[in-house]
Amino acid sequence: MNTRTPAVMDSSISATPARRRNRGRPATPFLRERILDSASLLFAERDFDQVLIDDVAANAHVGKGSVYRHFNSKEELYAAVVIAGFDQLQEQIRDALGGTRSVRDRIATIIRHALQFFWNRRQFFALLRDPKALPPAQERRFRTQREKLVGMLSEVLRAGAEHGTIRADLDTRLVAEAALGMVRGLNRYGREFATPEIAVDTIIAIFMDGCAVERSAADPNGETFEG
Amino acid sequence: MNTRTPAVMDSSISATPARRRNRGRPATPFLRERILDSASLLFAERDFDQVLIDDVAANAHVGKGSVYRHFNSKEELYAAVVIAGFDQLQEQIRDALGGTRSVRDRIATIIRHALQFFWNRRQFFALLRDPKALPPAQERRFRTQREKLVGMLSEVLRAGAEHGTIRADLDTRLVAEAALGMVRGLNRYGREFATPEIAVDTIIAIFMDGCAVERSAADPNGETFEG
Amino acid sequence: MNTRTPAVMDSSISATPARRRNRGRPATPFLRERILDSASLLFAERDFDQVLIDDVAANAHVGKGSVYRHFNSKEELYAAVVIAGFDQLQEQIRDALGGTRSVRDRIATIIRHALQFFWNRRQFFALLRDPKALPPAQERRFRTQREKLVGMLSEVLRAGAEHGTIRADLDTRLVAEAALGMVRGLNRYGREFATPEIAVDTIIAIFMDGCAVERSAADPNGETFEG
Amino acid sequence: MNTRTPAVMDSSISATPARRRNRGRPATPFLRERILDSASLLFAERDFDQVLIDDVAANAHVGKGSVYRHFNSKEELYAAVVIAGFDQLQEQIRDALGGTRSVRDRIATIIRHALQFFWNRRQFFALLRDPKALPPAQERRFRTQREKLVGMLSEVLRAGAEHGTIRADLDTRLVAEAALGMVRGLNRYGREFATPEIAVDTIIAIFMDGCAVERSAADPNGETFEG
DNA sequence: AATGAATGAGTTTTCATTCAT
DNA sequence: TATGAATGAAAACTCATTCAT
Repeated sequence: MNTRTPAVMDSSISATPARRRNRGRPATPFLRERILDSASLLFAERDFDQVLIDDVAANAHVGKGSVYRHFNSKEELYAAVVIAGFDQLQEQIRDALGGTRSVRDRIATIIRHALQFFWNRRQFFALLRDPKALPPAQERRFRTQREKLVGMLSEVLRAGAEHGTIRADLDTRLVAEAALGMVRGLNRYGREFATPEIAVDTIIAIFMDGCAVERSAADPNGETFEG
Repeated sequence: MNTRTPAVMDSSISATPARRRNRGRPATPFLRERILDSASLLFAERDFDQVLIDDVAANAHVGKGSVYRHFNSKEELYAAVVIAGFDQLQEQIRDALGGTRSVRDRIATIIRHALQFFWNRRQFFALLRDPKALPPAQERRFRTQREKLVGMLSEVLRAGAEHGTIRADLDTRLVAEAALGMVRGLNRYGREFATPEIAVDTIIAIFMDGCAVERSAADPNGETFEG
Repeated sequence: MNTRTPAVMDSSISATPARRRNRGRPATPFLRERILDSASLLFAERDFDQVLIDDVAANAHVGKGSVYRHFNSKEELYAAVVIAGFDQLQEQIRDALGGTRSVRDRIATIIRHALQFFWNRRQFFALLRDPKALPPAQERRFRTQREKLVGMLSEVLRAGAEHGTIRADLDTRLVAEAALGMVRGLNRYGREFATPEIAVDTIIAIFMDGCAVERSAADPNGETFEG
Repeated sequence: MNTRTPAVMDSSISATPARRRNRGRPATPFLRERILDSASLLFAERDFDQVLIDDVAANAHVGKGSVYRHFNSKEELYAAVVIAGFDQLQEQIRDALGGTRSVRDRIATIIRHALQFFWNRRQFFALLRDPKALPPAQERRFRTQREKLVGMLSEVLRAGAEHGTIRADLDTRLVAEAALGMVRGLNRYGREFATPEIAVDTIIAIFMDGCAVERSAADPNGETFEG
């Protein structure tokens, strides 16, 4: 597992113009990374409005102006943080998926890594709260990143359904979203009652086998209630 | 030295009789309700900080001062909105629970009503995002209200487990939170792909029976993964 | 000595139109007086901005609207309070002056009454602080009232000078203002160190005889220093 | 679990050497002074509440934010103005006192400088009006500053009494306050009738020798009036 | 006439962003 | 390029005044 990924792979979001070589003062190495790390830390633990650019700069031991040299706005910085985070998470999952054998295992792997990742990043989902506040370009990138994560789970489910391991009567996209919803729910409201490990086990247990002792007769047609 | 007598300390000088009702300008009917409705609408669709008291007032066709006449602060208004909402939801659920026969039905009822309720109140949970922003008294009321909802589901689960209908190897509190997490997940990210009805069916299907075609061998002991 | 003077003698400041007899509901007796007394009390102890119309109304056991029925604005109410106060003080002084025999005694009487009067009305002078904030009509009345007080002392001094008891080399107006300045100074800054009685004695001692043990040689020509 | 290493905690990675001087935008020269001057001017002629930070900023040709960059609050700005003023006045007095020979001269010097100083700072004392409005720390500094001024005069009086030049039957603190009261009185109400020079002469004449042509028989025991 | 509900203009302060070295 | 000083738009809240009975 890659323990330290360069924060952002895709520089199209960067405020700096295409590097002109050998002109003027060279950029201080890692300065962008330091800012991004500082912002990641702060955005992970506080709400968007509670994070001041001053804090980010101070925490990165960097001048405030430098933050704006590298990111056009606070929103863009936030976007970069989240995108980098999702990238990192996806890479972790991809790595871990390599060692799995069964569909069940793959599903559990994705859920486990997602929960572990967000457990210490309580505010990470927050950015998706009010997407209207974001410029459309960032908004699209956000959705894209999130959808890649959903897509990974969705794809595993689809393959499982095809393979006959996973029930085929439900929309895989919705199911994947439901799974991530459980992750988010316990991430936010389960912290006082459970360790992340217990939270993961609970989610996987529900997700795979459900809570009913006996399966619904109507199943797997999904006509489960109001019968 | 001021030898003047305090002018009026005894009300016998007053021309008005003891009855003090119906004096002054009568309260504009439903003014408080209009403010609350306006706030409900705005808080439901926007983030706390994105809702301006000016907007609330304008939207309610009411002076800004009136908002502060009826609610001491923005936080208090927010609290009133949410508490009223939770009260309404709980009442709905309690009513609906009366007509249920089985545990499965009761669970489905709670989930269905919760999802329906929040489907048009996307930002309703936002209030619990940054509890530090709220005065402790409100904070407690919020928690209490939310916990009542979680508690209803939790209690049904506990009864089901006792009764042998629901698996007993999981913490009911966590399971209830996971269910509400799914509700929230599809509420937020399932809107484009599903009707609320389909969302409800999907959640209940997963929650009761899980996604696996065959149940895990280790089940129902819950020690399913990663040894 | 008159212990309870009707608050305002001159009704031209009143907001109520000329009394139309036998039309509509009769005015509640003493309502205006109650408001004025309440305002006197509050303005005497707090700064203008710290006194809320709500406080005045509540303290008078009167509706807020009634305050505005009787006084067009907060400033006007303040003006009425101060004018009434000055009236009262002047009447007291006039009464007391009747029993005096010497110029010296008359001066002492004025100073003593002024200090006693303001000792419990710390904020009374405040209204003269920023006269620009007042409508010109009130402003003129203020000045007039104050000048009447200054005038009383000034007149006694002038008579004394004529009579040969008081030195004639100083402008009586300035001297009178200086005396009132001492009153104000000890009223504000002497409270913690002296009783009003001691304050009065100190002021009179200085005012009549000065602080020097031996009188200035240049005196009474007033060329007292830089010699 | 977050295995990422905290990005930068040691500054050895920094490109900038240890010397951290002269970095960033240099402070606009005299900007703080401009704000202070502007505030001095406005606070001198208007009441605290009548002075808006917007005015201070505009008057100083400075952004409003800059005012808050240099002073944490309106109160602090006020405090700075007054403290600076008192400091200036005291320094003037101390300098001038160096050239004096007699007690009489010293007293005159203090009075003259005080009056001259406040003549163009009409509202300077306003700050002490409602001490409760000020944070306790500032409040204490205010009192301290003012007391230093009173103390200077008080001390001269005490020395004079010891030396036999000044009557010893009065409390020097009260006498000093009375003198400053005269200064304040003529500063406020004598402007239309006298130049500052005449005002000073009048005050000193009264203060040293009193207004009576013949000294009170009871003097200097001070038990002059009303038995 | 008397009342108290309703109103909205006015002010401090914060903090993202710009700018001068 | 990097920095931190300078800026001003934005928003919650108060309270004098108005208004409907």
